[in-house]
Amino acid sequence: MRTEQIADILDDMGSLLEIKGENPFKCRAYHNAADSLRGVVGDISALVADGSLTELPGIGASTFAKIAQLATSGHCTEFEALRREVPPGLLDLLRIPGMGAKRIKLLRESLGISGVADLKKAAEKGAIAGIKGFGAKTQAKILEGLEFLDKAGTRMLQSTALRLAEPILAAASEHPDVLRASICGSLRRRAETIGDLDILVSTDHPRRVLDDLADRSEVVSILAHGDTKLSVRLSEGAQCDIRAVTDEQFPFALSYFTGSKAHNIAMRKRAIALGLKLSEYGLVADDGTPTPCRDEAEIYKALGLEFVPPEMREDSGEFALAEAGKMPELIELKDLRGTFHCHTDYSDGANTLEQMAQAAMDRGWEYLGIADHSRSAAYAGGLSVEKLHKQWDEIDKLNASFGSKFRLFKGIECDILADGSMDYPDEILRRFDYVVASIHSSFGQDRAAQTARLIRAAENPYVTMLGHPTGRLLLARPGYDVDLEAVIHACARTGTMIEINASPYRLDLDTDGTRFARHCDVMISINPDAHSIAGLDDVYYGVGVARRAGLEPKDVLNVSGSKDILNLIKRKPPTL
DNA sequence: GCCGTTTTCGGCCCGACTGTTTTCAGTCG
Repeated sequence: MRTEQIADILDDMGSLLEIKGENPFKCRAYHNAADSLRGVVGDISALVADGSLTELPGIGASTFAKIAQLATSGHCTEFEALRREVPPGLLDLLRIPGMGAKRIKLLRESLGISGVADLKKAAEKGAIAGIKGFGAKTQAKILEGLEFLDKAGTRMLQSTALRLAEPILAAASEHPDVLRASICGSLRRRAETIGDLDILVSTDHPRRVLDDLADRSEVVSILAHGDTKLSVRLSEGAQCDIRAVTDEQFPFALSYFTGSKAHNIAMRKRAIALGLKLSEYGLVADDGTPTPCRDEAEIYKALGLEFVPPEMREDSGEFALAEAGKMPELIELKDLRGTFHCHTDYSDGANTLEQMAQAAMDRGWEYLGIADHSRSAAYAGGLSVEKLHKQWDEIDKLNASFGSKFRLFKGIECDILADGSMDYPDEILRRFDYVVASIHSSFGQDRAAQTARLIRAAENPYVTMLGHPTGRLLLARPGYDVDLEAVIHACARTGTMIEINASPYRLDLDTDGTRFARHCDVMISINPDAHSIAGLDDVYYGVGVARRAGLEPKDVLNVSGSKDILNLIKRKPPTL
């Protein structure tokens, strides 16, 4: 069983125990163990085999036994017993805003509710309002929450979150009473998908600011409105939490509301170990003496740490680095000098070669790699050999006109066919400056076949890099079943690079895959998969993934300038 | 259930907001 599945089961066990009414700290321990497990890069079977998994924080002998059973046999005796005891359908109720374990327990005991369908019936009948501790408002909220879950789903793409948050942030920043304003939460950490939006402001007049923001036209409904916290629903179902603090508190609140939760807990524990208390309002010694900090960096400094960039705040190894003064100098958007996976109107892109080149120059780039679809991708206007020649001629002409200031590279997004062979013969492939190899068909092959298929592609001497290596579409489609680590090992062995496909719909490689690729010394290319001029800017999201994975400029292909880049993309060593 | 630089027992992050109470429990982040 895969690590992620095991972590999910541990989370479910913790939640089922909560609903059962177990000691909350015992329940918490299951969630802690799940979080800890998710921090492991790659396969855990070796860590299970030699027992070293118990060295992870939060995993003791008892949890280890359960993980070991799950990892080796795929089932867990205690989990199965627990599911017989507590209806697993109750777990779905946790996703309803305002519903926690205690209320679910009460609903089960008083009305025999065992899942979403029961709850809906009871709420519609008006039976919820009669239970002690519940009332008419809670019942209405439950119905509203059920409806929301039904139509909205729970998470949104980072690009959606930015689009929704930016006008609110702008309004907050421009408000005359606001001193500082920032996005916080998972959007600031640049997580792959976003649950809700968090915005923090500092002001001496919190009520006035929150009242004004609550009145904005983007706000569809108000969920909570206090003196320092406003929680609203925006269009498209997104929830936005806005908090107001004083300017002295701002850095502490910024740190706190950026999270992650695991990172915050580790920060607080660290403060406690130093005889300090860290909260969203300040850093205070036991005798009440505050340690003022003007920004987040000063908070980290006060705790004996190097500044941790928001993207790395997941309690997945950043504290060891920050403590040792070895935080990576993370790659930044401005480090990119060009990019490699871009479509034009030769296949399914919206813009011409010349327009794309001009757009790249407008962004200060020195080169742009064109990679239209190959001939098998008929649905996307894949290029026949004849059309390839036409495109190459046009690129030659454009390059001649650019002189030394800019260069278009002749590439292709070449389909990896079902058997792992390429969509053009070698005599065509060799004529490209570089080749991005991607899967666009036969998604249903089993794990072994899909893995072998990608490895064969990596072994092709003309394949420069793999494109969107898992094929996933965020919130829409899981990737195909593939042993990504085996593929990354094959890339390391053959000198094949891998792209972070930076489209906000893909982010593929993901953070864990990128971290593993770096661990294996596989060069990463941050590619927008742009189908238009605007799509070029999606490299922003790819840089986010790279930063979350701890990548420095030296780990990324397209930080190299036009002088070196051709050698890098053509240098693939002969395969073994 | 996990954990230990005063601990192998007794803690485990903590404050805001809501709805239901009549002083507070539950949820959330």
